[in-house]
Amino acid sequence: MPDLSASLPAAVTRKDVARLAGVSTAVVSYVVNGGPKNVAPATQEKVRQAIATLGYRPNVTARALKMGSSRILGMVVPKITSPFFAKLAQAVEKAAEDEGYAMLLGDSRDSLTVERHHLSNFVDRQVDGVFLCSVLNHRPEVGELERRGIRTVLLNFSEYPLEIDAIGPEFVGSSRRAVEHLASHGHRDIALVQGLVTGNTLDGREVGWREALKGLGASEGRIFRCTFDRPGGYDAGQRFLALADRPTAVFVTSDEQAVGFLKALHEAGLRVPEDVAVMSFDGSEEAEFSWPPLSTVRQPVKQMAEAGVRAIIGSGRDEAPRTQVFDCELVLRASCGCQ
Amino acid sequence: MPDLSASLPAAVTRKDVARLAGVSTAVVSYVVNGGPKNVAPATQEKVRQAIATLGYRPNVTARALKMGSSRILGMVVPKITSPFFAKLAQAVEKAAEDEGYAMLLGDSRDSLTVERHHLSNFVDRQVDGVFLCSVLNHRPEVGELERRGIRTVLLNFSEYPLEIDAIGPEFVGSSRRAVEHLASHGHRDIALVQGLVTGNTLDGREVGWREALKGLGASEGRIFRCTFDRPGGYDAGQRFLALADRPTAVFVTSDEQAVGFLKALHEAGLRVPEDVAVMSFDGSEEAEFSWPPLSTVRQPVKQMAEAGVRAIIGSGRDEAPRTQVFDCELVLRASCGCQ
DNA sequence: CGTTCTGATTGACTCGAGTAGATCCCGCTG
DNA sequence: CAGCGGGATCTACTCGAGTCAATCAGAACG
Repeated sequence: MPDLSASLPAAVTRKDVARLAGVSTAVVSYVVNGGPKNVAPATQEKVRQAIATLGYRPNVTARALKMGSSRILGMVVPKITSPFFAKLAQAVEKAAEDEGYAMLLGDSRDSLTVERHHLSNFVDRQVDGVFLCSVLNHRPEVGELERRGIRTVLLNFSEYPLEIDAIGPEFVGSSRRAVEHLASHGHRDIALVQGLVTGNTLDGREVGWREALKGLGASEGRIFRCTFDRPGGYDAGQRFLALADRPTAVFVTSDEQAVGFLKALHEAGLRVPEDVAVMSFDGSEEAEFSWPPLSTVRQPVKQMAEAGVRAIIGSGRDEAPRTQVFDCELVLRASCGCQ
Repeated sequence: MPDLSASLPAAVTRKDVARLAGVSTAVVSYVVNGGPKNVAPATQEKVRQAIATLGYRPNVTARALKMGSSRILGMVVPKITSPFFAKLAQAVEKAAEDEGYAMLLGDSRDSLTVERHHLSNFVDRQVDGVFLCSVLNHRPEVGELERRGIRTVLLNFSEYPLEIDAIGPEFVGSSRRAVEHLASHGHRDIALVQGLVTGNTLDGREVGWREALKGLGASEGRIFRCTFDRPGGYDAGQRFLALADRPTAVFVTSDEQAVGFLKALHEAGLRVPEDVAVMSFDGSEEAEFSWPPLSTVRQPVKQMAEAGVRAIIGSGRDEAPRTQVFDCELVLRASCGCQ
């Protein structure tokens, strides 16, 4: 049927519906929200009819003002172009959507200043909760959020318990298992390509790698520190190649970095896994389609996102924040020597 | 200095500020917004002081209700995990942020139903504008948005002028140049890996490819249709490999697909570019770090995002919508035979 | 037939900020 | 000194929806 409504922003309000249905505005609300008072079936029908003919849609802004809840969640990521954070953002958005929430995305572009800006902006916009993937790997500054009573969940963090909710993979143990797997292929000199973390704590992946080496009785491994992205991994690869006595295997703290690292190896004509075996962390699609396909530690992104949404919208105001740690799965492909 | 404010959501309102400053609420508004009426310098100072001591932040929701503008833009992408859309989303978010707007992200996960859901949701949330990367490649259903006066910009679309704003790369000419470049390396049998488009129009990349082949007087090329992602490209690669008389070069409609295609070639032991030369479209970081590095058509993402924001917030209500087409740049790397 | 009870409905106030229109105060002019 | 102009300020209404207290209509009962 042809659309006959006006071309200007036709603002159909509760009042219009009430008038057409011949009831008061309160009744319209009761029908729309199914409460808090009952409405006689016949009246309900009249109201529904009016809503349908007018094409009434409640004004979410007005509701938000009245209820003090915007039904919007905010998410801050260091870089949405990182395959892992993209996957995480997708999962969070889906989980939020399933609960009727929309998601504001803030990309901090690896800058703490921008991260702070986004958080402060989210406060102003009265989001109901925030997912924070901080550029810091220690407790970020979320005082303002807490003060306003905005439930905040730290994602990709699980190092130690904090006074706020945190969700992350089991960094230490998963990394240890990854390194041990490399060792199972006969490697003893296993290096670490470690992303730079701006914080005073040790990254769990580094801890796991150390533990594994110690457990193997292997010599102390070498570390290549670089940024958490493809160019960083490439740069680490260059430094790796410059070594006279190269390690035979490498554990890389993210798929992205591993892809850059692989590029450096390819350029030098080294074969993977024959000359250098590689394992990485995250489990993004990127790892599956690199060459050779990367063995990696897969984070249960979907579960983490759902747990995050639950922590924000499903928990009472006074419920104590907690840190939830998720087990990861070793995905074995060609780069470590499997297959 | 220590924070002494209450731990409960301290809702400091305009009223509190007015009381402390000893003025009316209207004056507070005038000071905060710099108008529409003047306030005596001395009074301004008092108000500013009160705002500072109370830590007052205007309630954006209330303002949105009154003004009918949320200062939020919505963006819908088919898949945020696609490197190209991630880059685009990042650029749009940045451009929006620079203008004081926040961005709601909706991931439609390649589903038209979900896309519609997001759009309808954005309408309810009274966003001030929408960026739409539709899963359709023809005019999507944005009637509702238009009816509510929400300015909408179609991104990644430039095939033909529409009654709504559209922004996209110069698909046809850029693709023609890419294919001609492959030809310049001596190739005559150049295949196309074409993403599936749900619409009745021809994809500009396909048109450009055809034009180039015709211009070269080459025989009609072969087409491998597949989904617009890595697995799709891989699948196309499998079909390509099954051919008895394989083309010597391939033009792929996205970096993502090209990465999947490369994987198939690698598995079969074919060398790139010696056995098969490859060029793709988009210009994401993914292309730079694949092996071999992919020659690609780089879209000017930043400029397109900025133009998009301008189209939404900088244009008058009655300004006629227009299609803006952006020139792309050929980035030549190893996969085509350069270097 | 009057009273009481109960469920349906309504009027009116609220959320917090924008702003028009009314008011106030001061200094200047005739 | 009355009258006027004009800037500063305040009062009060508005945006659209949620919901409580009050009201109303009708049924049930004595």
